[in-house]
Amino acid sequence: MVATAERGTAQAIREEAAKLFFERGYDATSLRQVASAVGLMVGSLYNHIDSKEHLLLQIMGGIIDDLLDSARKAVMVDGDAIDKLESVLAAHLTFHAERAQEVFIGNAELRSLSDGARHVVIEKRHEYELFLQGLVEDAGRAGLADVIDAKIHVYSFVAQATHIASWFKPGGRMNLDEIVAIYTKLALRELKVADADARVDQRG
Amino acid sequence: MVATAERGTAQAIREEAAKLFFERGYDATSLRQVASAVGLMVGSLYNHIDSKEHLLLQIMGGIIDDLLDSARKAVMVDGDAIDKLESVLAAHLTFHAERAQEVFIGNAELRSLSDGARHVVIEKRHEYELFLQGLVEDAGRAGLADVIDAKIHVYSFVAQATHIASWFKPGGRMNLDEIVAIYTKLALRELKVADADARVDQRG
DNA sequence: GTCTATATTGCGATAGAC
DNA sequence: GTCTATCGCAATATAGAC
Repeated sequence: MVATAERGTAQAIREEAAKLFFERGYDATSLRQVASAVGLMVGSLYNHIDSKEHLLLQIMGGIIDDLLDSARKAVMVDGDAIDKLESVLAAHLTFHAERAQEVFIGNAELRSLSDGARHVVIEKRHEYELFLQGLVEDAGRAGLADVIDAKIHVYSFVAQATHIASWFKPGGRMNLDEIVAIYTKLALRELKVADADARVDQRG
Repeated sequence: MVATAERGTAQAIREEAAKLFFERGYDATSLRQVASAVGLMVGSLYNHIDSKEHLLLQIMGGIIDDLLDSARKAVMVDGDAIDKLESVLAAHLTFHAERAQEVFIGNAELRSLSDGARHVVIEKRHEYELFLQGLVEDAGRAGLADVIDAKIHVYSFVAQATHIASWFKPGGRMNLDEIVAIYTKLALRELKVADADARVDQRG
């Protein structure tokens, strides 16, 4: 695809690189392929990027911050601990589906980052997991959820959303709202929340 | 590590390659690193392997067959549809934890295979998923499970086990039996199986 | 079966003309 | 900001001596 004036060459490079990194992986993607997708020669890329790794970092960089922002916004909903958890889970699942390619890259290419950059990303992920864990513990303390192990419940939410990011494409058998509703029910069922299905159906 | 007479050079190459592919990824691992781990020079590897991709194929090749075998053996347990599902889930989770490195490689490096080999692997995964889906549907028809969507329930089981394979290491906070018990409870809870926790605790 | 040496290819990155 | 041309390097894979 050729860069248009609307999105700018640098942005076009990031988007095409994200597509290719998603499809083939970071190491298996050459900058010559990225350049070709944008409609440039290799050398011209370096007018817009510092290096290949920096390009990956740009792509991976914002996504966890965006995820945390989305969760902190979702938790501000009115209601009890389950209402808050439901709201955050819906945001969590929606985010992973809508930004599936970046999420997938963020998980698969952690190994491709140098040590410093990788630890920054891991630290942010941990912060996000602790945020979710707090919501699970709140629900347990309030007597609204039967918590087996808060960390494992969070792992479960993360695993489900990560998996969705690996297969979700718009226009499939179910639309995004249906998928979010089903997985939210699964999450509440895992916590033995009373009337889990009905709560989600009411909310949707 | 140097090859010992006990395991043979070819086997040592596969094991060391699996470790490196797991840690760094297939593309980021050079055959020089593999050779060095085994205690050989690069050229000598070719007395034992055909090519780098064939080495990957050898590593990925057997694992899905082994997984299917494990499931077909587990389903032969006596009992109702939930007993069978429980048994298969326990085998499923145990397998993913015990062979975490190969499982992780099998998922992460699908993209690194050429078209033909990749489709063989994908077809076998689909066969495995259909097997699990049948068990979920059986439990639903028997009135023992409240099935929302059989395919999504299977995706959930796959997602959880795949995630476990990315973090499980022996000697952590929980032992394998505890982890399997918790995740089996989560799975039965997702299906609203009556007395889910008690069933698992009895079984263990 | 191991080694050293090398063929060949493709990579990321740079230089300089336009 | 684009292009062509090229540098320096590391990759997979092979050849041939021991």
